[in-house]
Amino acid sequence: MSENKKYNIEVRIWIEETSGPFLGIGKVWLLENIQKNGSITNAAKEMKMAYRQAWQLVEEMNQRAESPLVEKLLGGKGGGGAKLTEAGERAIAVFYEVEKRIKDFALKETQNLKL
Amino acid sequence: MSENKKYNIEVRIWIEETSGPFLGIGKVWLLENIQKNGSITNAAKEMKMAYRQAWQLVEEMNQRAESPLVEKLLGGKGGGGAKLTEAGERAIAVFYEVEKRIKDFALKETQNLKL
DNA sequence: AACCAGTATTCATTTTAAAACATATTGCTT
DNA sequence: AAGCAATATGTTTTAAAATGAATACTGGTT
Repeated sequence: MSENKKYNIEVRIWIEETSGPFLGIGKVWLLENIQKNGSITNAAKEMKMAYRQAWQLVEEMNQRAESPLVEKLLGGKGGGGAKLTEAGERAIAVFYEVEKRIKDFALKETQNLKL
Repeated sequence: MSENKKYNIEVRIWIEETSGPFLGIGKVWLLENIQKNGSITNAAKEMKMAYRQAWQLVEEMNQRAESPLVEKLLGGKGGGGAKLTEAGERAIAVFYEVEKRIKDFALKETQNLKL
C-alpha cells in the first residue's frame, strides 16, 4: 500500500468591481484595524504597514464602493481620524461570509482530491 | 430605484503540499506548453517567460509531487527536451476539474451577493 | 571527434514594488 | 495665533524579483 502525499486546496477570494479589485482579505484587515483604532495612522502602525499604502487602499475602496466604506475626518480634535461607515461594516461581514462558504466548499473538494 | 453597482467574486485556487505551493494556474499553463512544445526552452519562449524561471517551476513541481510531472531528457537527439509524465497529464486535468467546481460554486454565490 | 539543441547554473542588469522620508494641509483646542 | 495629531501627497531609497547574458554540460547524430 503506497504512502500518499497530502495535498490541500488553497483558495483566495476577492470582490471585484468593473474598474478593478474592490475588496480582498488585505483590505478587510485594514478596515478592521481602522474600526479598532479610529484612524488610518494607527491602523497602519498596528499592521506594520506604511501609512501611505494604507491611505491609498482606503481611497481605492471608497472610490469603487457604491458609497464610501471609510469616513475620513480631516483636522479638528486630535487632528482628525477615520471610522467605518455602515457600508464598511457590512462589507467586512459580507466578505467573511462569502469567503467562508467558498472555503468550506473547497475543503469538501479536498477530501476527494484524487492526485 | 437605485443603480446598483456590479460586483463579481473572483477566485484563485492552488494545490499545496506540506513544503509549499505545488500547483497553481501558472504552473498548469507551463505544463500545457511543455506538452505542446516538447521542451522547457520552447515552452518558455512561447510564454515569453525566462527559461530560468520556467526551469525552476518545473523543479518545484517535480520535487513536491509524489512522482515527477515532467520528464527531462538531457543531451541526445536535438539536445534533449522535456515531456509530461502520466502524473503530469493527470495533474492538469485534476486542477482544472477542481477549479471549475469551485468557480462554479463561487459564481452561484455571486448571484446572491448582497453588498 | 565535432556538431547540435536543450538542460543546468551562475552572475550582472534591469524592472518593479514596497517602504521610508519629507512636507503641506486641515480644523478643533488652548 | 500657536499647537496638535491626523489626513493628504510628492519624492527618494531600498529591497525583491524578473530578466538577460554567458558558460558548462549532456548524449545522440553525423
